[in-house]
Amino acid sequence: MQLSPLQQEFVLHFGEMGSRWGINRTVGQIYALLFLEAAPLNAEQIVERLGFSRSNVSMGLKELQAWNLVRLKHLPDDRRDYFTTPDDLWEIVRTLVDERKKREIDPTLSKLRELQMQTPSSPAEEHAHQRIGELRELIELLTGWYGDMNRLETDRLVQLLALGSKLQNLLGKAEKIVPLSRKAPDKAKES
Amino acid sequence: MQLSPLQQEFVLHFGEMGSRWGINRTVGQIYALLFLEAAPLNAEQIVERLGFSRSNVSMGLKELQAWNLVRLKHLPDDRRDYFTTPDDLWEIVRTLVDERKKREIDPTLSKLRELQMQTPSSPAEEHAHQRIGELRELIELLTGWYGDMNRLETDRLVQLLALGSKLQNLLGKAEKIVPLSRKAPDKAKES
DNA sequence: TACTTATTTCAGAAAATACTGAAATAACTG
DNA sequence: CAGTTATTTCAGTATTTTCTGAAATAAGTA
Repeated sequence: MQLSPLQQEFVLHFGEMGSRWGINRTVGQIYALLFLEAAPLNAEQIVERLGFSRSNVSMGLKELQAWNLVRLKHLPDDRRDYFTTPDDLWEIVRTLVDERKKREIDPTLSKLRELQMQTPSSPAEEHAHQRIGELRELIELLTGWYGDMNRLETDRLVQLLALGSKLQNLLGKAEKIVPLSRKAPDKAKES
Repeated sequence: MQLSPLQQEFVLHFGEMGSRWGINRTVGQIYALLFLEAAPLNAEQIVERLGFSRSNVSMGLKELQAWNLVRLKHLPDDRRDYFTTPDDLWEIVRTLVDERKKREIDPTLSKLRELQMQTPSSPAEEHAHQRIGELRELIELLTGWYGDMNRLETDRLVQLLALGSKLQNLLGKAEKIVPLSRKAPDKAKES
């Protein structure tokens, strides 16, 4: 591996981290490398820098393309494929989350809904049914919220995230103008 | 595997899903099983239901304990360990996120900060340095926000999530009372 | 067309991970 | 203490995943 120490450490770290997720080390390292490079790289250059076999790099790039995480570029008078990561980090984050949602959350949600169609036929099944319903609701809440956030422009999103806990206070104030809840405005246990 | 069809499908699905994350199939299935059961189970019961070897179940439970995802219970006059998942799903979600953060995000953040200490010594390193900084900032923003959210009581959190896109409008209104940004002292009128 | 270059596919090798049974440990009981 | 039961450890085996080199495909060029 012929990289500057900075690059090398970064690449190794993300290879390692990647493998804790479903992503394999090779793919993680390739992505980390592309992420740091100013200019697009072709497969051969990745081979040189990371020391994997050509075919391994080819498969890794294919995987990254399937995840929609790299952009394919072409240079004039050069028919090799060059790869980069998007300049905008938020675009990367959005893609990552979108793809994981598509691959993991959505199928799970379908499965849960499907399972909930079955009518429970014993106390044990009754409880399981109940539990599955709770899980489905929670996931629906989260994905619904994510959909809303995803629709925001990045600037707005960042603004909102930066607000963080201050939101609480703000909401309290806003509530005086536009009530948040339709349920009885109880003064129960709130301070 | 001797489970009702409902349980079985659920357990298999989560075994499958688990293995897309770093979690192995066995562990995923054990957790799914415990999640559905009304009462705590001991290791032997898990063996009966899932058909893994006793030692495999032992290791799986150990893993789940390390992730802080199961609760250990004891029945009177029975010295076997019984396991459950928390009744409150939000507790599970919080634990999952906390643990992943601790294992993946926090070390990454340290690494990025450490790498940023190095002074870049070439144009390529300069660019890499820059890129690492951007990534660090983004992660800091997200973890900061997460910390804020995590501090909220579940009721409040759910309320906030359910608001979703409505937040936008609300913020517009709130901004008139408490300016969100210091940079843009626009014509917001103080009430 | 034949030749060159870029990329992909894929069967098998290598490496990593998961799983098991047997033995060890631990924690109680009489 | 010896005996019983619950749990863990661990070396070896089985399974899965990753990686490679060689061959196939694809896409140009002369």
